[in-house]
Amino acid sequence: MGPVLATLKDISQKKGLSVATVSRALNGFPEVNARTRALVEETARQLNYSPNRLAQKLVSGRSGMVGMLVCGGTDLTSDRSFIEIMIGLSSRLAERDIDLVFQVGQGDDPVAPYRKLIDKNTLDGFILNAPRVDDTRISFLQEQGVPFVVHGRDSDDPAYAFYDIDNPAVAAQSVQLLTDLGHRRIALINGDAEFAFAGQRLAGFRAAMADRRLTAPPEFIFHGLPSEDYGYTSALAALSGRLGARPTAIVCASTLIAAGVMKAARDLSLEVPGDLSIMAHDDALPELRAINFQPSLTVTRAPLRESCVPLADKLIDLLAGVPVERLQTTVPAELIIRDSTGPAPSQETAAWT
Amino acid sequence: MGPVLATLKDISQKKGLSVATVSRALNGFPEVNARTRALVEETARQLNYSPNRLAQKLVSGRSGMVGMLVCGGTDLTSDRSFIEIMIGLSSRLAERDIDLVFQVGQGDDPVAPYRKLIDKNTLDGFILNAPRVDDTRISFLQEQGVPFVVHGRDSDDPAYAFYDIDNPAVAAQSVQLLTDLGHRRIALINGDAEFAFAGQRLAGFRAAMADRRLTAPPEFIFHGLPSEDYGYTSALAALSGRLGARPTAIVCASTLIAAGVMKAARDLSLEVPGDLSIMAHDDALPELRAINFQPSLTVTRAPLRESCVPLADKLIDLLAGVPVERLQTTVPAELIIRDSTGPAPSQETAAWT
DNA sequence: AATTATATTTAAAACGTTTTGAAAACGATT
DNA sequence: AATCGTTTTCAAAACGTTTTAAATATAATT
Repeated sequence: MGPVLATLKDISQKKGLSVATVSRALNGFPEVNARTRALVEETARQLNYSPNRLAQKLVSGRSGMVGMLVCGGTDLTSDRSFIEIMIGLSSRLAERDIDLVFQVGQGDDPVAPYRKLIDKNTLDGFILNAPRVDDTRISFLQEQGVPFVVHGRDSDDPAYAFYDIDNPAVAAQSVQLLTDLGHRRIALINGDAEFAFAGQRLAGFRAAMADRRLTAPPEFIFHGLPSEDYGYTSALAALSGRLGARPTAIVCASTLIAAGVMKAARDLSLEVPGDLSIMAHDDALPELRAINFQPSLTVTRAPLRESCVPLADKLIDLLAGVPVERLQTTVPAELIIRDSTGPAPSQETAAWT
Repeated sequence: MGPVLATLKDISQKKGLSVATVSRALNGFPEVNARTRALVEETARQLNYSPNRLAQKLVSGRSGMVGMLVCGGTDLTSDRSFIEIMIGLSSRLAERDIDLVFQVGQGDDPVAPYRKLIDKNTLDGFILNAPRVDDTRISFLQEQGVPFVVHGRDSDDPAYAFYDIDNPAVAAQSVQLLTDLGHRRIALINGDAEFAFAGQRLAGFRAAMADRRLTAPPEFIFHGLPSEDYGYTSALAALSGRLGARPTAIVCASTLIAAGVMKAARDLSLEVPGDLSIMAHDDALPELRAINFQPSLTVTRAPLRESCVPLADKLIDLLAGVPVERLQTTVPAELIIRDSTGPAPSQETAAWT
């Protein structure tokens, strides 16, 4: 099966050298004569030599492969952010000549697939996505001593490599903008409470509100998996008046949620931003662009795609021995004010108690 | 790094056996004593032994890994069918203990990433998706002698393993239904002409039309990447009257396209199915369900997800040496008649010339 | 010309498995 | 007790690489 591949031995025999020197020449060791190196490199090119990664790993302990697993529980087909990350990561890893093993998790134990893959001894490390609160995968990998990098983080000051946006600040930015516009009753349609980022956003939201001596009652804090439908029904509930005085502004965890909220406002004949200001956090997924909303959507923006290169690079650095402390990055989001936010309606200035 | 893994040697030393017998015992060779086998299996379990796949491949030529590459050109984030297949495949392959290496193609040469991966000598085979007309990847893999399986096919009777729906029949079914309802002018909003399936659908469409002494002029055959927008603009053009007498029925390559067509019909105040019948082929992606259309959408249905298990199994069988001829499957689509198709308007019975 | 230092190259071991060919062990048969 | 046919086990080679330790070649110094 497959084409016949050249080996070090082939090169060494052809040129009457030992495999050792050939290996050294190709791996850039300093002690090999410039002329022999040139010779070796030339024949390697001729024979279309490419090192056998498996043989390399067997002796070096490195395979040049990393894994990314996702839990099968959630509806992946509609979770674009996961795909966005997959694509970005895969591209960057390919650029750096690392292969990505992808697996959707089987069964209910989130750790089991990791264990299985680790036992096969075939991967150098893992990339974790969408960490849960006290994520068991993370603690497992830590105790196994397997290198990994997380997109996001499950605690404030974790002991692992990560790339994350500053979620509390994201929420605080939103609160600041809206309170500056005079809003006092701000509802939050958050992500699912299972995910760590949602807790971080909520904490930032609460703190920023408290700074201004404001609160949002629990009825106006929603948690759920991001979908247009979830945004729609949550907004409908918040704006119905059933739960108390209705909010004059709504902060959404994603643009998809905001789309649902806008639909609800339309169905309730509320003007945006006249009667209701709407804003969202924007991952900048290509298919639902905040700027195309009617009215265009005010957002805190942090493109998911941009996180992929640094994330991949972090893992590579980690494998190269860079200490974890140097591989922890938190980035801010950009506040982009568009047309979906405006001054609070003048007659609606009473805060929630 | 990483946990300490037990090796064959560990087991053999612990029980005073040779690695050879331990290997044989675990691999179910017949010539090993039942008692030693039990002993070996027991200690393997104790030590949490798992064979090192790399070492295995090095000697056996099998790695237990397969690759799936996709071209980076198209907008993957919005191409749900690709994700659907990824998920289904990954699940099935994981069940059968095969790892999936995923890569999004770099650059403009579709073959280069395959070549690179083949040279690394790390994969047992490939899964190809969305074959193009005369797909260069296919001919490359064939001449390299690398095992692969295709979801779809690029010619009628190919010399490789594939799983495909009967595209000509799909188109013919649609034509049959619509002509039975009295339609004479049927437009086709097809997939992009670059893809093999689009050609197959078109051929089936033309043949079925010809059987009934009908044709659709080229202006009423559209080709494009499936999106709601593409469906909308194509339908608008077809229904404007600019291109000639407008169709009384439209066949769409996907439900997403049909969504755009329905929107166009609405904007033109055409009743569905009173003035216009609409049908589509339905891959049964979870997020855009034909039954939820207003009116519910008549479709030829062949769930993409269902293709994944047989596709994965075909590759595994292929690697196990099953001959290609036994690994070629064409399945029909199910015709589901709902509310978006009805009798042709009585005054619109003239065919196109 | 002998010694020493330095620059190159090499043979061999190692990684963890599978597999080949030979050697034990064991009854059963002479 | 020697022979034979099975059954079971073993030592060693192989896969393609990296790396250690030792050997050789070359240049520099006496």
